[in-house]
Order: sequence, then C-alpha cells, then structure tokens
Amino acid sequence: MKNKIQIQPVMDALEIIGGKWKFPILYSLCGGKKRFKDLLEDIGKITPKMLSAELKSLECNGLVSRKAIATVPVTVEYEITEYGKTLEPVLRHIQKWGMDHRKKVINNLN
Amino acid sequence: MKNKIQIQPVMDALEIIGGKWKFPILYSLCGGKKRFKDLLEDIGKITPKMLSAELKSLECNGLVSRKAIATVPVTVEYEITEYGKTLEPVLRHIQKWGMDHRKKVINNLN
DNA sequence: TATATTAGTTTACTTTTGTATAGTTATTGA
DNA sequence: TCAATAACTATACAAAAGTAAACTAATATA
Repeated sequence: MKNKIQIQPVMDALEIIGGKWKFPILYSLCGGKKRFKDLLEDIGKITPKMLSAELKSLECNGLVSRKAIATVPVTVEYEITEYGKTLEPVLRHIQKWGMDHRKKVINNLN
Repeated sequence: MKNKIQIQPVMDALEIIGGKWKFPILYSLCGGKKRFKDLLEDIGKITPKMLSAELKSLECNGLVSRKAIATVPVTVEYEITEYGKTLEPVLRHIQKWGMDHRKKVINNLN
C-alpha cells in the first residue's frame, strides 16, 4: 500500500487508556489527588464497581498511585503518577476538543 | 470540592471518538485517503461489520467523508475532513505514547 | 456459464462492559 | 443499640460491542 502506517502503537495505547472511563478518571486526577468518593462525584455517572475496576487497571499500568491512610473510616488517596502525567497533553487536548465540539454542535442547531 | 473540574467535555468527546476503533481508523486516514479494503488491511483485526459501522458514525459526526466512484466494481474513498484533522495532534500524540510505552514495557522485562 | 472483484449486509452468536441494589468491614458518636 | 462513614465487594442482570461466516449487487473477464 502507498502509506504503510504504524497503527499497532495506537492499539497498544488504547489497551491501556481505552474504554469509557480511563480518560475521565485521569483527567479528574490532573486536578490533584482525589479520594474514591470524590472521583465518584466528579465523574458523576460511574458506579463504584466500574470505578474500582478502572482504578485497579490504571494502577497496574503505573498511571495512578493508591495510598490508603489509616483514619476511621479509612481514606484512600488516588494520584496521577509522573508516568500518568505524560498523558496530560492528550487529556487537555481532548477536553478542549470536547468543549469546542459542543459549541459547534449548539451553533449548528441555531 | 477543592478542584471543580469540567469532565463533561471529556465525556462528550469520547462519545464521538471513543470505542475500540475510531482512533485507529482516524489515524490510518491521517496517512491519506483510503478505500474500505485498505482500511481493513491497515487495521488488521477489525471486521467489515465493525468498520462499516464505525465509518458511518465518523461520517455522521463530520470527521470523515465518503466518496463512491462509479467504477466496476464500485470503489469508495474515505478521507479525513478538515474537522477530523483538528484531532491530528491527539492522534499523533497517542501513537507516540503507545510506541514509548511499548519500549518501556519491553525494557522492564529485561 | 463460472469466477472474480469491491463494498458492504445479514445472521447468529459470544464476550465485554455496564447497571442497580444490597452487603461488608471497622470504628465512632448519639 | 443504632446509625453513620469510606471504600469498596457481591450478585444478578441488561445492554453494547464484537466475532465468524455466509451472503448480496453489479459487471467484467476466462
């Protein structure tokens, strides 16, 4: 073919940061460390089961760190890691794109 | 909460460019216009049903254009639109991140 | 007449993702 | 004793996404 392109890295990336919730979670954590409950509220529609599963996956891939603090009841802090921060430009760009897109859609309805 | 963050735009964006195949398709189209069959080969694991559905969705949202040419048998060209190109920085960044990530994972295995 | 071609569609599934609701653990304070 | 709290887990189910394999249309060529 004319343009042989390397799509595999895109697929590789999506295996780690794909899915419905990983970007929203990471984007929320760009705003500073958050507790489980904060994330639930921040993201709005996610269920605890999903949030728990997604955080585990992100932690497993080194994008997020988990710190349990021995208060009563226990509090847990989630934080984006240095490695996770390598995705910040993408996250911000997508957020901005989403804002612009919404504006565009609203304007087209007028 | 301390940091009230606008996650909705991120969710909005993912509704359009989320899922397993949209980024790979768009990334492939960044390399120039492609026919249905080229995309199938380029992406490798996608089935015609999926590709067809995803292209329709992308076309519907103005990110991709479709042009049928009256040859025999018919050929169809898919091309990224100007609006679709607003996602190029994100696509390239994710591709690079995927490459770097693979390198990182391989190094950690040594 | 039989075969090949491109760009899909159809059917019948399986797998993955997601939901709602309730329950768990440990401890504090009313 | 009872309710409240944080951070989950468990269960049962529904919906979305994905797969494989066969099929379609129109026409050209062997």
